[in-house]
Amino acid sequence: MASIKASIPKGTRDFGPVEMIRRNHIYDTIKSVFKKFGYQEIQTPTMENLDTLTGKYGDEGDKLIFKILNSGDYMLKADGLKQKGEELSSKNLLPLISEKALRYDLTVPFARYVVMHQNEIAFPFKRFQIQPVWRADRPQKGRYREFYQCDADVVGSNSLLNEAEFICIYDEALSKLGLTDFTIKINNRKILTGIAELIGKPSQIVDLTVAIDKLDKIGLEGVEKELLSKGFTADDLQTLKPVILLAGTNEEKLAQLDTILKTSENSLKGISEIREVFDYLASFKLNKAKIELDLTLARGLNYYTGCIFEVKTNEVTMGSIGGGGRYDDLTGMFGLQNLTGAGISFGADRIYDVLEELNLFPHTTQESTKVLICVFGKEEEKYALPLLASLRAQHIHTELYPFGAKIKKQMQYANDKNIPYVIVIGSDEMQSGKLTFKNMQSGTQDKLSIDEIIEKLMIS
RNA sequence: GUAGGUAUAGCUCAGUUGGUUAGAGCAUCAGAUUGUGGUUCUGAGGGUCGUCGGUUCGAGCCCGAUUACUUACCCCA
Repeated sequence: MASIKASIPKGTRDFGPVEMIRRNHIYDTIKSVFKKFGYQEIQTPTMENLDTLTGKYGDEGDKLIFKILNSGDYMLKADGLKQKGEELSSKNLLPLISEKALRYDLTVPFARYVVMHQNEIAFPFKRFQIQPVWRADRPQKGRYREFYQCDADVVGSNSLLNEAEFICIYDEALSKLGLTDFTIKINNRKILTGIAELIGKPSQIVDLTVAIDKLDKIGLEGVEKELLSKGFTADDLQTLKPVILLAGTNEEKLAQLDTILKTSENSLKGISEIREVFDYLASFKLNKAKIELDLTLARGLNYYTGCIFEVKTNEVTMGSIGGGGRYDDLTGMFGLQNLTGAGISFGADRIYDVLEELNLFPHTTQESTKVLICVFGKEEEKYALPLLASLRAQHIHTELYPFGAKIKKQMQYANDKNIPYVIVIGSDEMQSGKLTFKNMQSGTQDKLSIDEIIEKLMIS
């Protein structure tokens, strides 16, 4: 059989033992905070029905959904399409050849889950979920085609206490991971909606948000240029300008908005929601997080309706490492009306890259195995088996190097694997009952009885 | 979808205006050391220079195409 080059699809990665220790460190930290705030874990399937996912992420998002090809001979269906006289476009063909897709995020599958299990769920339902998601994007720095999200969402509670707690969760988890300078940006879609109404273009809310979201990247001029090209007028820009150029403390910004947007009912609602979140937050003590009201924060996903969040680290150059917000009608698409939800997501892979760049992973010389038993022959191997069992019975991570390799090779294995202790058993040891016990770090070794060895390993 | 960059040993990379048999470090294996790793020393294996074509007496190097990877844009975690 001809051999093929070993490779994996671009944007995907293998994770070795060291990486897994680090990744689990991130998951475990975030998970413990989620639990502390009363969130319970669920998982959903890797694939969803394609129609569950389409239409939830905007046009751009839909393009990035990985579709799964149906089994069977789909070419026949293409022929059927042709015979019916319909155009053989990928748009027409797609529903015929694909009805499943890989999940694109965790929020939409969660909404689907809530609808399907609504009779078993006690509301408000607080769930967290840590699973990979897939996007058919072009990979680049900090962007993968397979990556993990760590989501916490609550449905069935419109209290803004949830929003305030999300900020606490971000703060606690990221501080615990060792980040010392990061900003949680907050905004409210209702303010943006209000502005769109104010200038009489409520249907162009998406164009508006996408453009002003880029302010810090392309500057005011760039934003204006983009908006003009989308059909906004110079007058519109005049209305918009004081809002997106807002400066000062969060309190000052809110006070200014009160006057600027006093004619927009929607905007005022959004402003008061943000005030309420800040009021809740006043009772909590944050660790390292900076909270910033940012009117240019928009977020691409178009199901958000209330407060929205985004988290950025100020220590390295990296896209957002988390985001979320409130969505009032995500379950409505699946037939369950009037159920509000809100949630946040941690981008675990980006957080990994940040921690690595800042050298923030705990460098505990994580030893998987504590002691390796080396034997000289078949007899010794047999002699070692009861010892192996009793070490493990004491919960000491122990390996026996199977008979057949030179001692040198066995020692090298212990060294490569960072195993701190080695027991050597040869004919001398079997005769005397005193085994050679070597400390690999110091290089010293003694002849000790089995009980003495166990005792040493237990206390070290 | 748009625009750049890169492709040489398992890995990271040198390779002079285009000139004999393409190099280094790391890794691997063997020996110095037949009961001892990590340090040290000695040696060995490992390459259709991404692929196809062109220019040339001669191409790793120049030109064209192609593929893969990568960075940025769009968008996003």
